[in-house]
Amino acid sequence: MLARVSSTPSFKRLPRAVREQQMLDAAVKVFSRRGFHAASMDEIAEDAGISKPMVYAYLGTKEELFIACLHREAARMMLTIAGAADPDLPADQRLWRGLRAFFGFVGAHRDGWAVLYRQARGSPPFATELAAMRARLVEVVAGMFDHALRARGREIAATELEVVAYALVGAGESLADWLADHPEAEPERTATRMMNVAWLGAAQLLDGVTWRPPADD
Amino acid sequence: MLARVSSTPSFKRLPRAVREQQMLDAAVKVFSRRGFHAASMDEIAEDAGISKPMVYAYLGTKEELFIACLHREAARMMLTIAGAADPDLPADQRLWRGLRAFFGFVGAHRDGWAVLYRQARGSPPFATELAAMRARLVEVVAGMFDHALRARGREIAATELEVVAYALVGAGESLADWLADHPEAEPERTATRMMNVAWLGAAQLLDGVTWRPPADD
Amino acid sequence: MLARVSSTPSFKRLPRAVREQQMLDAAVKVFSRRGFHAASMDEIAEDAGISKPMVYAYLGTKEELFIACLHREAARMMLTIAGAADPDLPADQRLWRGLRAFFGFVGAHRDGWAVLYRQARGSPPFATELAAMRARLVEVVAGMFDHALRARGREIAATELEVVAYALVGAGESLADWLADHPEAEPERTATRMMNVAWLGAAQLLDGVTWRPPADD
Amino acid sequence: MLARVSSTPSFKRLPRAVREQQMLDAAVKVFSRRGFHAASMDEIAEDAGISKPMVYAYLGTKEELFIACLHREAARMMLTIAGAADPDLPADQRLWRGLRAFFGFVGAHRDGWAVLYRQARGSPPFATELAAMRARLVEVVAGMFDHALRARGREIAATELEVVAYALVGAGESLADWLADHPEAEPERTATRMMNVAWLGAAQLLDGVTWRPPADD
DNA sequence: TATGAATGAGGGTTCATTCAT
DNA sequence: TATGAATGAACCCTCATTCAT
Repeated sequence: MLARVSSTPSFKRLPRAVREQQMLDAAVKVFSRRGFHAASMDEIAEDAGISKPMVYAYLGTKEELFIACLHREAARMMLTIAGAADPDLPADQRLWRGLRAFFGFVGAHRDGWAVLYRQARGSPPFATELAAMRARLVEVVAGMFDHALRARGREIAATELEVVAYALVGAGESLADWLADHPEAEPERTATRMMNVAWLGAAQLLDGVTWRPPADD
Repeated sequence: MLARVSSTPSFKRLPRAVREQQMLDAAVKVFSRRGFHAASMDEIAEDAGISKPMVYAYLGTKEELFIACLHREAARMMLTIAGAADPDLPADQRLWRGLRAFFGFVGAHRDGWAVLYRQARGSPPFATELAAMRARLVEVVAGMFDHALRARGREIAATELEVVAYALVGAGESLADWLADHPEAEPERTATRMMNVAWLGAAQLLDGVTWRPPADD
Repeated sequence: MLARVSSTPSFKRLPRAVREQQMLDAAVKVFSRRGFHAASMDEIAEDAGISKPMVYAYLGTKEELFIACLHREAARMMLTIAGAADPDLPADQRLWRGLRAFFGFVGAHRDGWAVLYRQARGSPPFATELAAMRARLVEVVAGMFDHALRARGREIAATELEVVAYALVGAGESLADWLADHPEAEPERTATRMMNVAWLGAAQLLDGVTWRPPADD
Repeated sequence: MLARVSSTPSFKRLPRAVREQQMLDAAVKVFSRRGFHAASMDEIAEDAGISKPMVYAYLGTKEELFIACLHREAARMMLTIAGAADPDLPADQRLWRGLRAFFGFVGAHRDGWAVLYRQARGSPPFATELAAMRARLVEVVAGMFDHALRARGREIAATELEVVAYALVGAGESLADWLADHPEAEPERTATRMMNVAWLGAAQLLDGVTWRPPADD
């Protein structure tokens, strides 16, 4: 009889919560490596060290699984950012801390970022999910501006504010992409660069300086 | 299930160039509506009013077809932007015209934009293609800055410049997305908003003003 | 996807016989609602308020479970019918009582009937089971006729008798189906109708009247 | 080089209509042999001498395929029966011809009958389809009765008529099942037997004879 | 007794892609 | 040029069934 020399101690039965995290880890990894459609549930399951039916049992459909990834990564990110902001600091300090936390997160979770902000953008079912998350970010940024403006006795229409915030968030995402693609780049320096783009203009806006299109054009 | 309907009375035998444009039109439409993977060659062929083998004969693989779309749309966009910039104008005027052209293009080709900048981001095979195109844009923006800096006898390290340009391009893309999603928004106003974000800060940078992280942090 | 809800506070440790009946109740319900294949052991277990392994421990395989349902329902039905017939009554009275009992049973156990006579018919493994049960019914009906015929000094070949009985049973099943689908219908009236179909012809046959195909045809 | 001695002349590309019939033939065969769920699209495709995607392309989903079978078989059957009935004949002659045609059809298409009247009964999605077809049959039978009654200056309530017809149809189906299971049985004799069950009672009903439940019961 | 955890196996469905006409 | 016919290859998903506790 062939002796079965098993080196691995035969994986035990783990409680649901643990397995779910393992699955999400694997899913984020595979989704980010292959893209949503090219990723196969087989690969995810294998990578999680579990059989496919378990994935379905715990996290549902491939689409639902992807959304679960989205949510987990987004929640983590928002938590990181929220933890860094101190409402009592002056506006630029708050922005700086927020950005540092943001880029720090992206640098530490390049996979998660890829899932979150690259894959989700394309396909209709996720675009809305992503839009919702980005909206939260936009709101935070817009809120910061509004706060700073009021502190200076100034005010800007809500839509206007939102659009500016939208642009800044976009700039941030873009740099985050850049960061995710440059493994050697330091998150903190990236944050500084972003401040140079965002704050210098913002400070002007806060002081009431605006740019207007040339009249004759 | 294939419906057994007789197709349109047939405008047969068009010259190749025309057919190819029809196909690309259809492809852009379908890709933008469904996303790359959810789009089926069947739907594209049908929408182009042509049979599937023709699509393969003229434009090749689904992937190649998508890339063909990318190229056509990118070329159109670059052409539009390039046509708007006059190298003799002052920096802010050039930026303003470029942005106006850019948002005008996006407003007029929302489908194309969606294919170009949303779908392509996710899946590895296209990400590189897209990156190349964006690099060209970044280069243009960075070039503008460099030009303006030199005119003022100043200089910034190339990487630094690139990163800032990257951020601005990101902000622009973000607003373009916003524009693509708000059919009622006016491209020109969006361009103005973008100027307020980009130029006010940029002008500072051009004047040598920089933001630095607090020392004690 | 498995919902993570805590189940009912648990009426644990019931004696086996009780549990088995609960399971059979649930099984009959689910089988009749979904059909054999569409029914899942999960749903049955949940509906019985018990975990799946218990179902397997007590009633075995899905197929065995279905057969157990068949048997229980058939036994109940035969018991009901047998309890209604009094061998000393004249033939039409016996038939009438039997039918009344039969339709009464169907009306009271529409689920069970559905399992018994609708699901089982289709799939090979159960068709034989069902055939056996129906054979018992046919035999009873044929027996009644034979008895009545002999009482009149007449006789019919066994096969002939069986076929006629078979037809009558089919008519009964058909009306039972009709009854199962019309919740407002009264079992007793259905039985009367069945008598009008069955007995009027039967009485003729008992009296030696037969129908013959036209010679020239 | 191995010569490829192919005896079959390599199946040609057949027009859609032909292939569809081949597929339906195969489907009816497999469905009747295995039952709906146990039947696999693979087996059907193979049996039809074609690849699976063609089945999907032409006839759609497994469910749709089954329904297509139902419809084809039902249409054939109704055509056969309708072709046999001559409205000018007396009632019993019409019934006789109809039944002979019916049992003849079942005898000649045992597979089709099995699909039609056995499989469909169980699962919800098909039960309705089947019910509709059976309703047409019931209507025909009821119509015949109504016609004969009016010819005798008599009348019965529509529901009453329908229920009786329902029972007769059930009896017919039951004998058809019996016939399908007894390969050696002759359809014509079965039809004669059915007449003995159906007509003798029916004739009584037509003459106004009815059975009533005993008053004291 | 009772159950959460786990899986092998298989089926339906879709799609990009290519012949043969 | 143009297309209907045809397919190989995957992939998602489900389910009956069994351990290990």
